[in-house]
Amino acid sequence: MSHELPKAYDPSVIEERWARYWVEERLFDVATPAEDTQDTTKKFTILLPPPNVTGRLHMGHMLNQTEMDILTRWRRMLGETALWVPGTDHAGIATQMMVERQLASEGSSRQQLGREAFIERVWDWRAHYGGAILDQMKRLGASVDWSREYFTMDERLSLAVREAFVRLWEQGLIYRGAYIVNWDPVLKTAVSDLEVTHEERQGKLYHIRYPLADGTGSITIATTRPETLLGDTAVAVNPNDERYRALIGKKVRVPMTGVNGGADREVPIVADDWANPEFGTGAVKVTPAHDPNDFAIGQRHKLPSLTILDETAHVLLPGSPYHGLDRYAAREKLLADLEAAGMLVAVKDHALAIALSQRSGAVIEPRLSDQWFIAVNKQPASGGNSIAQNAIDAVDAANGAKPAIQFTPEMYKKIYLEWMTNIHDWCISRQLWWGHRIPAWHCGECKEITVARETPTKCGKCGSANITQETDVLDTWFSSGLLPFTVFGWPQNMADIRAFYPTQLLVTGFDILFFWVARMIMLGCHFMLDVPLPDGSKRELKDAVPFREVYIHALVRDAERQKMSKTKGNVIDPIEIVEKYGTDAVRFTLASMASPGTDIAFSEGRTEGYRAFANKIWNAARFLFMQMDAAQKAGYTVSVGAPPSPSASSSAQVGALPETTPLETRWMFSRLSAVSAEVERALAAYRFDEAASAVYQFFWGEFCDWYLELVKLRLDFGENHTKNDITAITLASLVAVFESALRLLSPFMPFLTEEIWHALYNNAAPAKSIALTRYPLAADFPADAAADAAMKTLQDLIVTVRALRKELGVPEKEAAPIQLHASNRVLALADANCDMLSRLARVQSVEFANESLTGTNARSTSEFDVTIVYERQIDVAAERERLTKELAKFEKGLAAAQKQLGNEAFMAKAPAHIVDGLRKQAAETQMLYDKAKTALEALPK
RNA sequence: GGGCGGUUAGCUCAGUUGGUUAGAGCGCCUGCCUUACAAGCAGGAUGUCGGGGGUUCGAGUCCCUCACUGCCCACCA
Repeated sequence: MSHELPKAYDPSVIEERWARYWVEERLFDVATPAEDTQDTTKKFTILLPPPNVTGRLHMGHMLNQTEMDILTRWRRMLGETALWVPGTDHAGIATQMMVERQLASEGSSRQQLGREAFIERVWDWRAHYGGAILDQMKRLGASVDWSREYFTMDERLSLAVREAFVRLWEQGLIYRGAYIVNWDPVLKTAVSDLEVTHEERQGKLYHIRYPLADGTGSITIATTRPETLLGDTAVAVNPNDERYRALIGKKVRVPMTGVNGGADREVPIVADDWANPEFGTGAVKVTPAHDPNDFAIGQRHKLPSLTILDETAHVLLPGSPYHGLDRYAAREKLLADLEAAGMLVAVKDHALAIALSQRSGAVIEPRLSDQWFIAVNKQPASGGNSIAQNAIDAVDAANGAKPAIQFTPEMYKKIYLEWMTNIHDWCISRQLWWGHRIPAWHCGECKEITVARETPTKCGKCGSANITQETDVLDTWFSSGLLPFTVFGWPQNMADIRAFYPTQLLVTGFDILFFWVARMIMLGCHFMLDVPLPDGSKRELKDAVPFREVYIHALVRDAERQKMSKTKGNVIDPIEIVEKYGTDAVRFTLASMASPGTDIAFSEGRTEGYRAFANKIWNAARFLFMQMDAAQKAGYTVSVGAPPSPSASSSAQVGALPETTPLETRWMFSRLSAVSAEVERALAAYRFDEAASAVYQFFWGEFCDWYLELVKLRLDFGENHTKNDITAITLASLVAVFESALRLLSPFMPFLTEEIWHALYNNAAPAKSIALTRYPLAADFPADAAADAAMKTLQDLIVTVRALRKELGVPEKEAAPIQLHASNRVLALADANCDMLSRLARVQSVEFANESLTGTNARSTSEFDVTIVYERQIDVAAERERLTKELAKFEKGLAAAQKQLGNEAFMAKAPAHIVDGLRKQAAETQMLYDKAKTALEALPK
C-alpha cells in the first residue's frame, strides 16, 4: 500500500513540519545574480513592511503576509525570481517604552541606568523577545528569504542611515532650529504631525479681561488654554476690526504674571490678520512659545517667546505662584484667581479638537524647542527637484503619462497626492535614547554644528576639541523610509541594488500610507536618482522609485465590524485561530474576503467553511490514492508525471487528448484551462477574493461534485474488470488534473498542498517543494467548447431529474425510468451518456418521446422536457403552488421582454446581439410558460 | 471646516466599461450514514439592490438630492 495519508485531516500535524522544512531547506533564498551573466529572468522583489520588534502578530499582519505570500509564491511558480525580504523595525518610541516599563517594574528607570547602559538593556530585550513576531511569521509559512533578514538598527543599516543624513545635510536639506513642535509631555519628546490624533472634546472658552497699562480701560480676550497666558507676549486684534482699532499699539497688563510679587507683564496690542473678529471677542492672546499660530504672529511682529511650561508640562516660571504646578492644576488656580480678581468675564462651552499623542495618549503641548527638520520643499544645493516634488512626479506623471508608481485601489493616489502637495517640513528628531543617534556635534566654543560620517575630534569650524554629540535620535520612519535601497546594500555594496531595485510591489495598510509609503517614495526617489543604472546610464525617476506598484489593503475588523483593539478586548489572535482551524483555512478566509477597498469583518464561520474546504481536498486525495492503488492491483501502471518546472517554456503540459477520451475528462481539462486563466487574471489585478473563489468553485463544485463522481464510472476495478483504454486514460487524466489542481491551490493553501503533493509522489517528488514547480497556465490544458456545452446540458438534465425525483418522492436508492423530449443533439447526448444519468440521477432507462411532455411528473427547460415514470402521486397543492409561482415569474419576464421588444426606440438603438438575445429568451420563456400553464391546468382540482 | 468610502438575501460580501429575468459562502428548511469526505451528499426557500428625483431604448451600475454609517485630513484662539 502506497500513498500514506491519514484518514483525518489534521492541520496541526502537517503545518509545523512543513513550516520548518521550508526554512531549513532555504527554499526561498535568492542569491545575488552574477553580474557578468545576462540574466533576463523577470524579478519580483517585495519588501515585508517590517513589524515593530516589540510587536505580536495580529490579523492585519496575517492579512498582509497572506497577500504577499500568495503573490510571491505565484510569481515564483511563474518562473520569476521572487525575492521577499523580511526584517524588523527598531521602533524607537514603542521599544523604549516597553523597556522603560520593564525597568519601572524593577523599581529602576532609564535615567538611573544612564544612556549607555539603557541601550545595552534594550539590545538584551531585543535578543530575548525581538524574534517573536518573525517566528510567528515562519509558522504562517511566509515564503521569504530568511538569509536576508535585517533589523533597522543593524550596523550595516545604521551606517546607511548616517550616510543618508549626512548627504541631506550637505545638500542643505536638513536644518536645525527652534520651532513649535508637537510635544508629548509624558514621553518627553517631540513627535511628528502624523503621530498626533485629534479628538473632539467638550471644552470651555474663557473670556479674560486684560487691563490697559495706561489705566484707560481693558480688552477682553478669549482662550481655551488660559494657563498659557503666563507666556503671553502680546494681544492681537484684526486691523479691520473697528472695535479695537484705537487700541492698536497700546499696552496691556497680562494678569497674574507678576513674579516675586512684582507687577504684571506689559505686552503690546498688535494688529494681525490672524485675529478673527467673528470668533470669541475678536481679540486673541499671543503665546509664541506654546502655540504654532502665535509663534507665527510672534515672528511677524518680532515678539519675544516665553517658554513657561517645562518638558513635563509643569509651569516653569520661578517666583510665580504657579511655578511647578501641572498645566491643569495651574489652569484651575489661575481661573480661581482671575475670578477673584474680577478678570474672568465669561466661560462658554466650546467644542474643540484636542491633540493627543498616538503613542502615550497624552495631550500634546505645542512647545518651542530645538529640533531637526528635513526641508522637503527645498531644492538641493546641487540642483534638481525638491524631495516633495519628486515624490509627486513619481505618482502623478506629467501629460497623463503612465506614472512610475501605481496605486491599487486608485483612490489612494489622490489621498497621497493631496498630502504630498500640502506637506510641511518633516521633524526628524526625537528626544529618545533608543534609535539612530543624529551624527552631529555641537561645539562648546563657537556653537557651530559639525555633521560627519566619522566621529570628529574637533569642531569643523573653530577646531575646538570641546565638542559633544547631539543627544537626539532620528524618527524611526527616517530609517524605515530608506529600506528599499538600504536592505540591498546601499551605499557600500551595490550588486543587489543593480539586481533588485526598484522593488516591484509594496503591500500594506493605509494606516502607514503617510508614515512609511510616502517617506519611502520621498527618500527613494531622492537618493536613487544619484545612482546610475546597471548599464551606467543616468537613472530617471521611473527607475528611482522604491517600488512600481502599491497595493493598499483593507483593515481587518471583528465580526461586528468593530476595529480590533486591546481596550475593547475584541482582538482576534491569529495564532489562536490558526491553531484551531489551520493556517491554510485562515489564509483562505483572508484571501477570499480581501476585496480591495472594503474592510474585512473577520468571522470564524467563514474560516470553518474553509477548513471544510481543506478537508474536502484532503479526502479527494484519499479517494484518488485509493483509485491509484486499486488500479495498480488491477495491473495498470500508475505513474504521476512531473509538472513543468517554473522556468520551462510555455509549451502545453497536456496536449491533444486521445480519440477515446470520455466527455467528462475533456470537459475537466477544459475547465482547468479556464480556471487557470481566471486565477491569473484575478491575481494580476490583486483580486484575491475572485482568485480564491475561482479555485474553490473549481475544486469543490466541478472537480469533486462532478468529475470525481463521473470517473467512478470508468474506474470500477471490481472482479469483472478487464483492462481497457478508457480506464487507463481516465486514470492518467484524473491524476494529472488533481496534481495540477494542487499547484493551482498551493499559493493559497501551501501546507495542505505540499503535504498531499509529496504523498502523491510517494515522497519521491520531482521537486523539493510544490512551490518550486510551475503554476498551471490556461495554455497547459486543451480547451474544448463542445465538451463544455455537452456537459452543461447533461448537468442540467441530471439536476432536473434529481429535483423531480425529490418532488415525486422517489426513494433515494430506487432507480426510475425517464422520458425525454428534446432536439436530436440532446437525445444523442443522453443516449451516449446514459451511464452518467444512471450514476448521478439514478435513471433506470431513457425513453425518447416525440411529443412535448407536460403534466405532473414533467419538468421543462429550454433544451428538453423530461418526465419520470413513477406511479406515486405528487402533492397537488405543493405542485400547484410551485407552478403558480413559476408562471408568475415567467409572466413577469415575458411582460418585460415584450415591452422592450415593442419599444421602437429600443429596437432602433439597442445593439443587434442584445435584441437577438432578448428575442431568443422571450421565445424560451413563452415556451416554458405554455408548458407550465398546461401542467397547472392538468392538475386535479 | 474640507475630502473620501459604504448602504445589494437572516449574516458576511461579489456584481468589471450601463445590456437579456441580480450572485456566492455561511445560516435556514427537507431528505439521505450512496464504501473520498456527516467538516459530507442531494434538493429547496429567500431580495420593492438605503429613500426620492433625473439621464437613457435600457440603471444595482451614470448624474442630482436626502438619510444613515465608517474613515482620512485640518495651526482658528
